[in-house]
Amino acid sequence: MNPQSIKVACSNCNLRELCMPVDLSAEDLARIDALVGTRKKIPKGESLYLNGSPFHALFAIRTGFFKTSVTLEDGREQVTGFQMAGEIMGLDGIVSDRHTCDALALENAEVCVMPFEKMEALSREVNALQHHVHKIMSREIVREHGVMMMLGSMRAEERLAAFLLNLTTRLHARGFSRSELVLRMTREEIGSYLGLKIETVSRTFSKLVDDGILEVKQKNLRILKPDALREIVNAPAC
Amino acid sequence: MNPQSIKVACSNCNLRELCMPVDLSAEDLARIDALVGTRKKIPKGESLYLNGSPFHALFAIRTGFFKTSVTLEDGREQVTGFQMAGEIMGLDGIVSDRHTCDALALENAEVCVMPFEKMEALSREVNALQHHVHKIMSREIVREHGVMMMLGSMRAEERLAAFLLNLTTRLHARGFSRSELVLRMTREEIGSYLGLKIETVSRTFSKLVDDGILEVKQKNLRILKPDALREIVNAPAC
DNA sequence: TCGAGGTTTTGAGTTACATCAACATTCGGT
DNA sequence: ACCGAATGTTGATGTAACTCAAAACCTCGA
Repeated sequence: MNPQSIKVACSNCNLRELCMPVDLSAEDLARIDALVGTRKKIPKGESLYLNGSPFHALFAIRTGFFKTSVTLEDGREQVTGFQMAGEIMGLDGIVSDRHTCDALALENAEVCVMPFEKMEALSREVNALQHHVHKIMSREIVREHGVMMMLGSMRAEERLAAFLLNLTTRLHARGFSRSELVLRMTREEIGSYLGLKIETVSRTFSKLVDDGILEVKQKNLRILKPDALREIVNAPAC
Repeated sequence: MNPQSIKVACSNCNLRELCMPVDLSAEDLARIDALVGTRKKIPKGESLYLNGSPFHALFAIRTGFFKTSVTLEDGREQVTGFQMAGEIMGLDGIVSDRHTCDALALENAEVCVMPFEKMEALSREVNALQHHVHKIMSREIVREHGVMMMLGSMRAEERLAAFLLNLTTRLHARGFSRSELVLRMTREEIGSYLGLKIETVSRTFSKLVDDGILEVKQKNLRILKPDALREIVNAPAC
């Protein structure tokens, strides 16, 4: 067993508890190691998949940061999500055997390629994996409900606050600070995700800075008053 | 075998091709009949499930019409979807074993209750069912991408046009007219779904009527120029 | 049949966000 | 290290959608 092969196994991956079921027997764990056929590196700015490209696998992010987006015929782009280490991408492709959105690396990234046929086969034998796949998809559905709430019912400041809280929560689950973060996406991409124009995003950041809630230095953010952010999210217009 | 039990079987259900895989062997079809434990009637105005209630089953709509919605602490409601015969509800509950949205019947309805444990067990044995479940969840994710696009990037008239086209497409797949439909939801519920206030929904309807695209008599709609609706959706601001 | 409550429409005025524009800053390639 | 392009900020102005208000209309139970 060479060092290379050690590194590829889920059983040795520090992200395992994020993308795989936690309650696996040693035996099942060994079988799940076989899921990840290959690893793939995606340089910053390149795509993991594009709308229309054939679906054959799900991807678990090992390192890096992605955005997914759908595009209207006239070119309007809607960012549908940002994905980070331990999260699963590609679920949109299952229904039609083609991907229906674009997935772009916002920084150099590496993903584990999990051929979906293999996943389905193994799911039939490892109940925990089967249920895990269902939960991952359900979680994505619930996440999108939250986005719909944000886009349909919240004002700009609420949307940005919700976005920042969501980011820090996910980063904290990965061992990062709860209060400091580095944005991997541009203001424009944030705006697209939040249904706002870049100027509004910029102004809303500035307002949060003025209110002493946030420190902004470029893409580096420091949250000074997380509670104030939380208040903004669930306290309405005022 | 009494008439009642004939009626309960998926194998005899005229909605089967909507909620079940199509390429089943006779044997598999028989096994899938066992999925639907019970039927449940939900009178208009009552809930199929509520946010926080325990998840134990998915529901296939036999008759009737539902809305699903999430609610913010301050009472703001966001309608996340409208569901009709042949569609599957309850996917949001899988991830946490609790439902995370409300499902309300907009008219008297009847659903097939499919205990999720049974579904998982049978999915392990019937590959077509397994893949079907995955496709249903993937389809919901993709649908929500479309809603995000609508809420984040479209103007009021585009949103309403997209909404009407989506409704008629789904109704047509169920054998209804492509041009005439009866709305099951209020203007307010449409507004919530589209991220618009009721007055804006009403005004936008009126504009489509003025433009000769639509006839509106209460909740009865007749689409006079479906192509004009399609143009509105993918032609931008103008 | 009536009337009370809910729903929808329309008008007038307001506002949150978009647009347009100018400038500042950062990034990436040579 | 430099320079052009991309990205971000801020101000002035515009507008689509919101809010408030009133009236029309429908529903349904007594």
